[in-house]
Amino acid sequence: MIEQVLKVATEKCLAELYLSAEQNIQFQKTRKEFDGDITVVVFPFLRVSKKSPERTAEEIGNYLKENVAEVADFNVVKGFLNLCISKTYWYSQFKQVYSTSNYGVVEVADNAPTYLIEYSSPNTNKPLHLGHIRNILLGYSVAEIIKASGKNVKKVQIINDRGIHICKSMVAWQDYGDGETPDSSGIKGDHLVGKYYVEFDKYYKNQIDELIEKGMGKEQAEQEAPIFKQAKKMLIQWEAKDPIVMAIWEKMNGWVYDGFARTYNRLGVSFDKNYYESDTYLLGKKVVDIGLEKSVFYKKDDGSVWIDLSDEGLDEKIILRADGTAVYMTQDIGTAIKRHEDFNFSNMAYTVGNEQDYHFKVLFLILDKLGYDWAKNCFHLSYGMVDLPSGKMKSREGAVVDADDLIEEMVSTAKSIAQELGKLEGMSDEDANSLYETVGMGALKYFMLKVDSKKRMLFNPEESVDFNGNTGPFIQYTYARIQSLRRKFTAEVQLSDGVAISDKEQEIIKIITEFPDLIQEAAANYSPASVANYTYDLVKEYNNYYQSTSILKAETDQLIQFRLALSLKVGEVIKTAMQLLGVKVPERM
RNA sequence: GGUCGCGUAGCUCAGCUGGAUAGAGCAUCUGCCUUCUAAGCAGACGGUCAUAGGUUCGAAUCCUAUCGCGAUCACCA
Repeated sequence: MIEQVLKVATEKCLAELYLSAEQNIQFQKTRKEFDGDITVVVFPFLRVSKKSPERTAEEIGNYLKENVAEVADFNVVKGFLNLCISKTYWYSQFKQVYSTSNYGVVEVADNAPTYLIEYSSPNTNKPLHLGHIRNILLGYSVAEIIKASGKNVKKVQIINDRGIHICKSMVAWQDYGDGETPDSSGIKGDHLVGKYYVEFDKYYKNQIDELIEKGMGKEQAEQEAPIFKQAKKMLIQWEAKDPIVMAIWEKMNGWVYDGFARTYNRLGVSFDKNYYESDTYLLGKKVVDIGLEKSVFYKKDDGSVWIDLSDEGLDEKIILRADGTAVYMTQDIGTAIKRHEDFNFSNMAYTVGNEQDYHFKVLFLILDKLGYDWAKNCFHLSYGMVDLPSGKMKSREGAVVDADDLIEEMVSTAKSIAQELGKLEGMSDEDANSLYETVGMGALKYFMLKVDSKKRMLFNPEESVDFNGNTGPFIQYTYARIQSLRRKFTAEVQLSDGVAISDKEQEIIKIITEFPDLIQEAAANYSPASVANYTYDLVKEYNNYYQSTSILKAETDQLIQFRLALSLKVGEVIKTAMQLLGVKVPERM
């Protein structure tokens, strides 16, 4: 790339003019307000040049102009040396880019390292909600970005399918459900099970109130409520593999999985392997023995097992209860090791909310202490909570935004806006419906992904259904418009040499040229937000260009062809970028 | 209390390993549809980058302290 050429030349220049051995010379994009393409800040060189900033910049500029073919001209503003790169260079860049297919995406080689990405990981007692949507979209797009940078990616989730919470739904369904099923009620499976989870809570509260009225203390009442005791009994029966309980458990979880599958499908995401906590909750116990052997863990008098992390500035952490049962941490250790046995991954990322930052810090540390060398390649893809205008989301208080409801709302909003604008006349119902889906989902996905993942974000269900500005539909719209070029100008685009390019066109070429770097960079810091904001910049620039020029104006054939080719290439990059984010782009809107 | 994260325009957010006059969108106001799709474009208005110090040629960015918000520090998951 040009920067490498400039770097070498500048180093040579400094050596010749000032006898300096400067190595780390930084280049940056020239700001829009100034002439030029690439800027060198000369302040750091004053020490060796012993001249004014202007003089120094002038001297370096002259040297580069004379010795580097690509440098057409330069100008100096205070200590900033702005280099103008020749149009010939940009044109040749474009020709190179134009001949590349699947632009910016690296093929996955057979021996590519495996990256395991965990995301979603729901409980089976209630449907997915807004928080899951952020998780799922983040995890999925990170997987796509890493895959595009040439890694072998495997997507997994761990489903929390056991424990007291699912027993609550089961008890409520058994006692009050009257045999209701998704088929008989028409309710989506996960919502049906969620309904009985809420029912349980209702009956539970009533029973607590009754007991308190009879003079029982609150805490005791919570323990003594018959329906709660029933749930606890069911959990014990489940652990003993009681056939009746297992049958209900399997049936109700099956409903939930059907429901989740429909939501995942609509979001366009998938998994290579599911892990179930009912399989993994006993894992990790054997690790306890290994840890004790290596003296990483120690046993207290009551029989419980601990690890002391106070040397690392953390606390003591329990690994095994005195009664010999595993805790969350133990399971996670066991599951991580199991996954490494299954996939032999080089890296693993967990997409989990930032309230578990501490947990993962400890987890990775323990794995490291146990001697697993891959522990240092484990990454917690941490993300902030999604707030609603009404305040924090609390599942108990019913203020959650249900994932399916939200998706439906986005799609129906897309529909009403499209109809209001009269965009879709002459389109079949089937095509129109699929477009509403694409646009509505595009709005939702882009909205969630453009915000830096580690930040807390605000989601306003009404205002966020926005189709103007920095949004998915705006980008989709630009792509669709570019596609109409392809339809209207059917002639083959044959690029020839010597086409003059305008400054605007040059701007777009510059952005396109950066795209492969962007994928690598985004993959390195797990950031869909950078892809999203970049895409918006490109689209904005294109719209700018589009407004300032007209391909239909009579110009030389060559120029028309070049502009057409440029547009199509912009479209391709937009499409690639949106694919990384998991957003579909429509052919027309 | 310890630890971690955040604080940028009225609102929602960008701002890369320190660089030039801190940027978008929404909202408000003004123009623009015989030239590829106006889900658009151009322009105006709007800022003491939480506060106070420090580091240096130069700080929204790095360091320290303070304030505010949040998370976490469970034999819960």
